[in-house]
Amino acid sequence: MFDIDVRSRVPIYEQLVDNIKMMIIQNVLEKDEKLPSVRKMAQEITINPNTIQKAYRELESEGYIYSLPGKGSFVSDTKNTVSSQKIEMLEDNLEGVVKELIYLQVPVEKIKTLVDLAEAEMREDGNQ
Amino acid sequence: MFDIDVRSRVPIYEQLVDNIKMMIIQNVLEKDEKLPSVRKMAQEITINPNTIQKAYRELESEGYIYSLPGKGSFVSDTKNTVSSQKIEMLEDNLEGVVKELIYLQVPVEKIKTLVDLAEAEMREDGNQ
DNA sequence: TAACTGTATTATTATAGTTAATACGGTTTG
DNA sequence: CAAACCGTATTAACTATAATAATACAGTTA
Repeated sequence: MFDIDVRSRVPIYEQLVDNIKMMIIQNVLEKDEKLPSVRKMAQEITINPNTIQKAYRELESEGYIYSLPGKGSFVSDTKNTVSSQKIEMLEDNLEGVVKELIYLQVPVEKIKTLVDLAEAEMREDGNQ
Repeated sequence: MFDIDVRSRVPIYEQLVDNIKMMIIQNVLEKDEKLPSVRKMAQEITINPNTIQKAYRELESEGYIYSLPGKGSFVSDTKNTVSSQKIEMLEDNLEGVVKELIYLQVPVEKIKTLVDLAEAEMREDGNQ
C-alpha cells in the first residue's frame, strides 16, 4: 500500500507523510476513510509503531487527518485546502526553467516529452 | 561568497559541492581560477577544514576541479561538458516542478500549455 | 626559512532517526 | 463484563552520519 525506502536520506516518517498526503490530495483516500491503525501499519511495512505515530501526528497537525483515541485515524475534508498560491509559484518556476532550456536549444517537443515522463514516474512510484 | 545553511538537512559539504558546481556551470568561476584554500574557506564560512576538504574531494572526483598539492585547488576546463550538464540540471529542475504541479492536481495538458506560452514569450522578446 | 598549500588519519562530539518496551485510557465486539 | 482493539505518551537505548578537533606530512611559494 505504501512505498517506503528505508535507506533513503528522507526519513521514513516523512516518506509516509508525503505518501499519505498525496493519496489524500488525489482522492485515493477519501474523506473520513479510516487509515490503518498505528500498530497494523507498523506490522504491514515492518517498521516501528512510533515511526508511524510520528507520521500520523505530523499529518494531523497539518490538517490532513484527524484522530479519535480509541477509534482510529481518518482522512480530513481537504476539499477547499489546495494552495493556489503554491501552484502559481510553481508555474512561475516552470516558466523560468523552460525558457532557459529553450535558450540552450532544447526543442519544445523534447520538453513536453520530459513532462510526460515526469507524469509517468509520478504515477509509477509517487516519488518527487 | 557561498550560501550555506548549517541547519539544513542537506549536509554542509554537499551544499558546498552544489554551490560550487553551479558557479562553475554558470561560469561565475572560470577555467583555472583558484578556489579559496581549504583552510581559508573554512575560516570564511566558519566551519571545519575537514568539511571543506570533503567537498573539494567530491568536486575533484566529479571532475569539476583539480587539486595541486602545495599549490591549491582550481576550476577544471568544463567547456565541452558544461552545456550538457547545465541542460541536465535544468531537466532535473523541470522534473521536480512538473511533479509538484501534478501532485497539486494541475493537469498535464495545462502544463504543456504553459510550456508553449513560455516558448512564445521567448520568441517575442528574447528574454530569459 | 616561514607561511602557505593539499592530503591523511584518528578520535570525539552532536544530532536525528529509529527501535524498544511500557503504560494509560477510550472504543468496539463477543 | 472482558478481551482485543484503538490513539497517545514516555523513557531509554541504539545507530548512522555529519561535523569538529587535533595532528601530521610533503610539496610550493615568497
